[in-house]
Amino acid sequence: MMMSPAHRETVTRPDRAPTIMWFRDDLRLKDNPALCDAAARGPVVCLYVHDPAFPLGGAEKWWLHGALTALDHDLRACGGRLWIMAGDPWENLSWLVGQTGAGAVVWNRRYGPHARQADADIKAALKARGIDACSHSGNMLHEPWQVRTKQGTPFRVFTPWWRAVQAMGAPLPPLPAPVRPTFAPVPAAVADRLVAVADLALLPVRPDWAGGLRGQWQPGEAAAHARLESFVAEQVDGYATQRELPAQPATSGLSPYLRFGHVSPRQVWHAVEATGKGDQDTACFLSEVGWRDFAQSTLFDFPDLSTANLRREFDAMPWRHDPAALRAWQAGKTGYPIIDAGMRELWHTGWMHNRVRMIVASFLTKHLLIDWRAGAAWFADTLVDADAASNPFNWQWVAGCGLDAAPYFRIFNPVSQGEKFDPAGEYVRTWVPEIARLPDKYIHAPWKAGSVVPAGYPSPIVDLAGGRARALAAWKSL
DNA sequence: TGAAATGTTGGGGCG
DNA sequence: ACGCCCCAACATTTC
Repeated sequence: MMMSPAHRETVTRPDRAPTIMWFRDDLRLKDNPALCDAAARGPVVCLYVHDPAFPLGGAEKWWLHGALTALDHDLRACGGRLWIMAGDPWENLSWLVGQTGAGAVVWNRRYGPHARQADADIKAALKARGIDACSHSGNMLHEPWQVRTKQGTPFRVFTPWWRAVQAMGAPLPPLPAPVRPTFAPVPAAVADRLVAVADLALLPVRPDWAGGLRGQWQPGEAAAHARLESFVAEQVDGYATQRELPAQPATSGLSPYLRFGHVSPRQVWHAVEATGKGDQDTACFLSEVGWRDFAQSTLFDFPDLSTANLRREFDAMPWRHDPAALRAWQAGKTGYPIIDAGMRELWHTGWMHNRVRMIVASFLTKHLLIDWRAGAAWFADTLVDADAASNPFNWQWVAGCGLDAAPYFRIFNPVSQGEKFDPAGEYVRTWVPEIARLPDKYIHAPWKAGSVVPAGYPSPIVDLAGGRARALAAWKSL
């Protein structure tokens, strides 16, 4: 008796050529268009390639260890596993295609110049070998080329770009995780070449500085959704006003989960919309998600975002070479409490409140007149949410050399910013305990307290008025 | 998604 | 009663 086509499809599935799902910055099972594509084609190989051409910061490495562990765990829960390899992606992929007889490789797109070039080369090389290669949209609300001005050019200013995005209506609804996917077996020759997460040596040893990160973060898709759901249920009310206060747990904390793709921006968008609130708080939060997409789009359209001033007149900025000042900033020993609190929060937890990021970035690029790229490099090494687009984009925004940037002369005064956004000194006292006993009136300006200032807390490394005047003079010279 | 300098106004103390 | 000064409070301009 002949089997029906549908029945034959079902029983022959495991014999079909597998599809390689190449995970990169999309370490999730839900709302993963490439993974859904792979699962719909037949047996799946879930692959991660640790690629030395994309060096990670220390905090990112720590996160990635947990992220890969979680993804492998989630895959094993549905009968699969994560195949981890190290080295050049094309070398590994081409070898793996040969070993598994894979008929296709699929992935979700990246938007940085190096990543796009690598992906385009691999796609061409696969197709030249008769292997199907398919890229998907999984990491943005809309692809960069879908949001254009009437002239078809990239937007250069956030607000009209965001209006255009909103006029497009809802982004695609999130996909569920693949239902009962089949997984390709691991050939013996491949098993010998796969590595364990631990073999990637992502965790710090001697010293193990990651205690603060472990205390604060749980990488992985499950933790991402737990955080998203509790934020939407309990914290989004009041977000518009409370988010500016670093002592309040008012922000979403989703940035590293978005960075590694444990959750997609489209999932975030729909989770917020599903509340039906549509008020100022949800609009404010969604616009922050919008800034993330705008940074990705800017990187797509201006590929040298991370290395070159988008406003080229800043090429003549007389940045100072001052390693001692840079080290003091990095270590949180500038003598300005709000700066030092932020830099220590960063070092300890791999994260810093956004308001404080702006203040410390303004201080570095203006009062210290140090190149924003030095600040971006430090953030890239220490942030768990370090993002190839958002990090340089935000530095250029603060430094004034971005497209839609804050004007250079907008110089944050770390004392008045501290008094405005941490009025009771709660944030400073958490991260700069040696001055915790100072009264509120001196908590943001300890040098005014005279002999009461605890020994060991540094005097200000730069005079605010003098640093400000120097920055303005440098900017006027452009 | 500033800060500081400068300008203006108006109430109150005081000769 | 009046003018004058002082200065806080607010507004505008400049960087």
